[in-house]
Amino acid sequence: MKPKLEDVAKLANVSKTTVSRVLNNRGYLSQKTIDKVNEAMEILNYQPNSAARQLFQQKTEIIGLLFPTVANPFFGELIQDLERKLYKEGYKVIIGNSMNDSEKEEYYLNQLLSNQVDGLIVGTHNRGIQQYQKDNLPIVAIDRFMNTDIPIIESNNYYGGQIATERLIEKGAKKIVHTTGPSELETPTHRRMQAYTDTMKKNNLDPLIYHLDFNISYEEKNDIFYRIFNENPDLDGIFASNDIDAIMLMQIAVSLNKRIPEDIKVVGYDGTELIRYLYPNLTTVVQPVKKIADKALSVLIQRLKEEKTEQEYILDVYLWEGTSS
Amino acid sequence: MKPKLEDVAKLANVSKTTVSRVLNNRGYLSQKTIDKVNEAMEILNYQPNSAARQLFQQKTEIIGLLFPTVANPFFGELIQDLERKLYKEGYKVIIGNSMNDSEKEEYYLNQLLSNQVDGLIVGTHNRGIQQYQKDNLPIVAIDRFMNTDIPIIESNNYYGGQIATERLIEKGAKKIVHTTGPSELETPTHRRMQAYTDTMKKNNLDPLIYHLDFNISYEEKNDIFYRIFNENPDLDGIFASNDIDAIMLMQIAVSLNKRIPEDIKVVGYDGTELIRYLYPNLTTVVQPVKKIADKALSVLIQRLKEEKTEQEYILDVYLWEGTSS
DNA sequence: TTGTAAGCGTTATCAG
DNA sequence: CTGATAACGCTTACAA
Repeated sequence: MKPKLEDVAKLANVSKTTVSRVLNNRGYLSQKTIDKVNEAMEILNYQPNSAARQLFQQKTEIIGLLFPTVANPFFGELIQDLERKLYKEGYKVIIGNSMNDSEKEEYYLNQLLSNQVDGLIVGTHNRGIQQYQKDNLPIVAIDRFMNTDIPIIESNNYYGGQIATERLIEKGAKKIVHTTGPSELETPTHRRMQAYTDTMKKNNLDPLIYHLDFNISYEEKNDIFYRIFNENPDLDGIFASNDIDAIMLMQIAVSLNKRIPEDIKVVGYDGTELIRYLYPNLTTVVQPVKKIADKALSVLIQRLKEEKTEQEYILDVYLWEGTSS
Repeated sequence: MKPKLEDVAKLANVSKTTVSRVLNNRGYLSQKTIDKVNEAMEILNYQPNSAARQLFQQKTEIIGLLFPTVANPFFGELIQDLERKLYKEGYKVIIGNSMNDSEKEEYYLNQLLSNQVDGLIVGTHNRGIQQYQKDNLPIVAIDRFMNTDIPIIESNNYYGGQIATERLIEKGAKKIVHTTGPSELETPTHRRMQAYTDTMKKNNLDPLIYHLDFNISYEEKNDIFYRIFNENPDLDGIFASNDIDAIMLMQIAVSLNKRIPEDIKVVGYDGTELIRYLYPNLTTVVQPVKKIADKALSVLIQRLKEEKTEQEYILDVYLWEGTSS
């Protein structure tokens, strides 16, 4: 059906080898032959079969990206940036959104590791991943703790949690709630939570933490957030583990006739470009998305070249000072 | 390096054929052989080589997704949903974010059409795509006009533009600005723009349109938006072609001490779940993201099965009535 | 400067 | 129930 090298060769009256040479600009070729072959390719609308190429070359020029979701602006911007940079380096990306579903994560891992990708950038907390790195497929982890020798790029989560909590306390909040991910998982949010707890205690305040499942709907989340206000009528501070949650909580606070920041002070986390333009008033801890992407890419490329890399890279965060606290 | 079928075969003292059979559950096999082979696979940590499989089977189980960006919530949610549904059908996705850069689009098309994908869902307005469908690779377009026989899934853009404009007029706005994409490109926003223009004229109002390039930064966009206010001090209505722009414009309006909706009424477009939770007050035209994804998928699957499909599918939109107008 | 032939790792056919 | 062999489409030694 689809034309192959051989068809081009026949039409141009040359051998497959010659066509291949033209295709890849390799070896000596007369201009006449080159033109002839190119013409034949044009006519047949020839596209090389990449499976065949991959089989021979043992590489795909594809990098797998494994993240929980693409719909959250933090991951959205990160993935966007990674894709752009990988494109510039000649790679395409295959994306798996695990939604923190470990079955799905495992499926993707198995698929992607079947020689489908030349490397992997993971932003999920998959444990099963450990068994695979033996095959020395280059892998880089973003913002996820995994006790293997996979290099990790992360922002300073403890410091982020600390400045967020301190900000609220400085501004006079006493009853401060922290919302975060599920407690069972080893995610970077744990360090933020730890920093929150430490900072609260240091200031003789009681930590109050709400754990939310990752993959609940906006609607369910909304319900839980309402409950937080109901259960804590004297609430005057919120440190949310991401900006979406922070803003949703603010919306609810406003609908309950609370004033921000007078009655309730809020700090979010992530500080994506999108949110900084949509909600410039939100005080939030800004993660350096572009730098994270840069670093992940450069480390991955080092690994692809079989160069040695560090085990951990920690990038700075800073506080975007809005008026929400 | 990596173990292959042959290595497993040797270790298990059987032929490659047998191993392949075990791998694919095909044909009659004694339990003893099955166990033996599985054990050998375990030991070697064997992963089948997908390039070889693809070469033989002539398919990849990969669908290409070609969209302008993943960082905008509309595309983010759409892509998220497509990925989830495709995963359920056994497909992986390869993503290209063209950023409306036609060179990049073409590169991706060439790559993806080299037998790298079994099908394509495009949300970019690529013209070059026309030449390819000859190879009858199944393609579905989302919300993009392309005068070929590629099936198109879109929401009712004209109606959306109409109800948005009517809303503003009903609420008393007279000097209404519409922001939209570049004028050269044939995008769905054109129909919204056309509806805006028609509706304005029908009400004896002057249309006033600002065209914005797709791939400008938030910063540049912000500057342009400020200019809109400077150039139109008597502005009292805004119909933005997406919610991000609508909200950015609202932020600026507020910073200029305009009240919303008293001084300026605003209507956005897209109505993603994210925005409806973050900015429930924004009046906006809601596109049925999930239905679009559903339809795109089912049409693509029909095409994959070589079944006939309609040429165009138009889905309903509705107005989310916030307090911004 | 061009061509022949072997091989990449898998699967299907056909024979036993 | 199991095995030898050809084929998928391409690239690269090696030969001419």
